[in-house]
Amino acid sequence: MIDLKYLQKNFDEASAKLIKKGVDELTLENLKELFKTLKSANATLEEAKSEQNKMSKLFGEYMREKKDITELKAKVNEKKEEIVRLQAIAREAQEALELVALAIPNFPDDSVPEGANEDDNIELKKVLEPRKFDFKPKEHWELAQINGWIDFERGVKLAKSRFSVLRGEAARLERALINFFLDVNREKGFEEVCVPFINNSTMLQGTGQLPKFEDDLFKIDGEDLYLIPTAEVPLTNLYNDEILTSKELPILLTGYTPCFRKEAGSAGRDTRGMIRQHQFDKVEMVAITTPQQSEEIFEMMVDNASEILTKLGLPHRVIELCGGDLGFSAARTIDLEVWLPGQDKYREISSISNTRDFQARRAKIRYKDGKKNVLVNTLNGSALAVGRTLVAIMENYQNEDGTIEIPEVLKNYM
RNA sequence: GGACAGUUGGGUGAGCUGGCUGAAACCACAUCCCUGCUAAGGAUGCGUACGGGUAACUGUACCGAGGGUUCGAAUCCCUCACUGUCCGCCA
Repeated sequence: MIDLKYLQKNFDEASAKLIKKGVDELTLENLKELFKTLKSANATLEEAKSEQNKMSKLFGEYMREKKDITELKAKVNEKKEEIVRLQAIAREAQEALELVALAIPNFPDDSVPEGANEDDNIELKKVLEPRKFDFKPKEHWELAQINGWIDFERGVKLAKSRFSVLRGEAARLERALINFFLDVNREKGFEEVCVPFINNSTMLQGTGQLPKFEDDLFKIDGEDLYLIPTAEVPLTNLYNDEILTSKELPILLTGYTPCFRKEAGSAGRDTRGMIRQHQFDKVEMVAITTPQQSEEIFEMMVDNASEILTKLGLPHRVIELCGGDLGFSAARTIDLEVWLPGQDKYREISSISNTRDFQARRAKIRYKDGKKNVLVNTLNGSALAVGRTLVAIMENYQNEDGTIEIPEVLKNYM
């Protein structure tokens, strides 16, 4: 949730920022009006209540002094009707505002480049030179077939399309990667946590998946529960509605979870292979920081994810997302894209975002700064997406006969 | 899933024969004082959210959530959620 007071006071500046992210000015104009309406509705309501409270307090006095209360009672009853009316108005204003406000994305940082979509993203650097093959590198699904690593058909049978089964060495490699990632993260100071893979709607709203992106989520029938689309949800919301002390910050968390996404709207994209699945494993980093710390921690998280790829010997590049490609909650995002020789392109394998206080405002995560309660900054990033790493290893470490080498650092984990 | 008990501020925990309780007390925390040496003593402050005010301060709401009764509810009633215990079931 954006800071509505800021929007109201610095409307032109705020709308300029949000336009960068593709929000039209009319929506913002509307939002500003709704906020104003709510404020005045609340003011009149509170005034009426104040009067009524004062009158009510008199009853105690009157009773003790044995005075006649019939007149007072009539007056209070009159006020009461007015309050009921004002209450309805205030509530309507509140609901109308929330409907719009919760659907407004975060402000991008000033440093975020202008741009409409991924074509306008900026490559910051490349790490590691892609290997030269003296044969035509295969795509991972061919390799999967040759090695018997991925059983796409039976995954579909068990669930539906976009589900798959890892077998044998691939299953072991998946597990090895998870352990390897968690270990590296822990060495960097992240506390390892193991969390529920199902969260309730309050938490999903806290991190921004709800209410706007409900279609992307798997919901548990008849319950107020959803399968998590990323560990960012449980990790960040670990501190939902809490007031932390400044001493505790920064809080660095890492956790492995499967992630469940409906992938609504990506029909036809990446249908082949396991680049885009309804269920995939991911090791996530989450940081809860003061506003002052968040920049430095952000850099650290990017470096960490990049280092992991480097340790695995996977060529990748670092991409700064432009305003138009930025996610809903993000103020700034850096993507890591790994080289896939079979596909002959770089593909996203990690996305590290600073949401500033956007999620904190929704999730009510604050810390005590002296006497004041201040919203924390929350950051999240993959380190890394496990399934895509597996794909990257398959394609980068393939031999001409389709067999696959295991990266050196993983040998202790297999 | 069934039965009973509970859910109060950062924590422990009173209040629950309805008004003077936004909430005692204790702990934690913050500032100051004393003392001097690492542990203790004293004073004051200290819930959250939103609004008004330069500020002191002040208004409204919140005692698990949502409804209801009442002029007035932490206190009474209803529904739901959660926690605990016993039973059932089970990794």
